[in-house]
Amino acid sequence: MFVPYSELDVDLCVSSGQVFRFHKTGEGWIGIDGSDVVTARRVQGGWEVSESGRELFQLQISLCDIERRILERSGELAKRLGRFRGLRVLKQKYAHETLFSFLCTPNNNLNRIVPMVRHLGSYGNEICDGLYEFPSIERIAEIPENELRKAGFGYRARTIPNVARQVLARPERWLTSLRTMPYKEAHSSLCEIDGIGPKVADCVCLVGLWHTEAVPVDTHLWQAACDLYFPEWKGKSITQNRYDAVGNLMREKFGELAGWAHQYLFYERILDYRKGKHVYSQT
DNA sequence: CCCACACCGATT
DNA sequence: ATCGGTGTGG
Repeated sequence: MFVPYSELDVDLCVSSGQVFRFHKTGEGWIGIDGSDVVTARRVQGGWEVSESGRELFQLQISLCDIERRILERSGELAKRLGRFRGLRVLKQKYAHETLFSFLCTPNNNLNRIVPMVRHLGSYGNEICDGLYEFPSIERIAEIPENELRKAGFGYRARTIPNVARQVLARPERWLTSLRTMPYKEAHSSLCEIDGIGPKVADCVCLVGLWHTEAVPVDTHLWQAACDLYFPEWKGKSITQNRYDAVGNLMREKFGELAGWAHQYLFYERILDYRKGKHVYSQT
């Protein structure tokens, strides 16, 4: 299906830290959602996206409409909406892929996260050349710690299979059942698992459980929030209370679109961060 | 309730 | 020393 640039920027979507297993091709991107191959290629005026990408990119939702609703609630994001037009919240089919992907992210950077998530993916069925369906929770639970350590997972080599075992100890379909309960309940249920903190839980809520009001507060969003809303907290650390305050304020301002709104603030910081590092390394 | 620290490992 | 957190301890 054809989607105009004003509605979709695949480059932004797949490099915004929501998914980690998309590969650049000559004309666009290829990746997996659930058991489906998703492709996107640049065409005149926009993107040609495979039918399988409709759900991942939420193409049935009008981005124009989302932008309008965000601006109606609060105008301060206007310039970011323009700067990052086409950025969308993604909606992954396998909640466990979202969960175990984001368990690779704490205290980490994209240069390590991407190979780590790809490594996890390689335990799944190969769908087509070099593209793997994400492995089952059962499969992840039985990966030996030293195997992941050898692959550079560090201490996450222990926590990842450990989280898998804790999920398996819960009722069948526990993780996906969190999709149909209120955001707050889903979030606190996730946090009960040893190894899942509030930040990872919010990432899973947003991308894997489709709770659009989830606001993951990492150091980048934290800084953006301090600049915009909590100047008195600049330079301070993120405590449990401040974490909640940021998310709650975003939800107060943007309602069920808080997760979408957060994405623009987050991406802006990430860009500045990457740019800063680049400039620094050139000097 | 807030802060300090360890944890892996790549980069500064 | 710093980092796209989390768990533990004071």
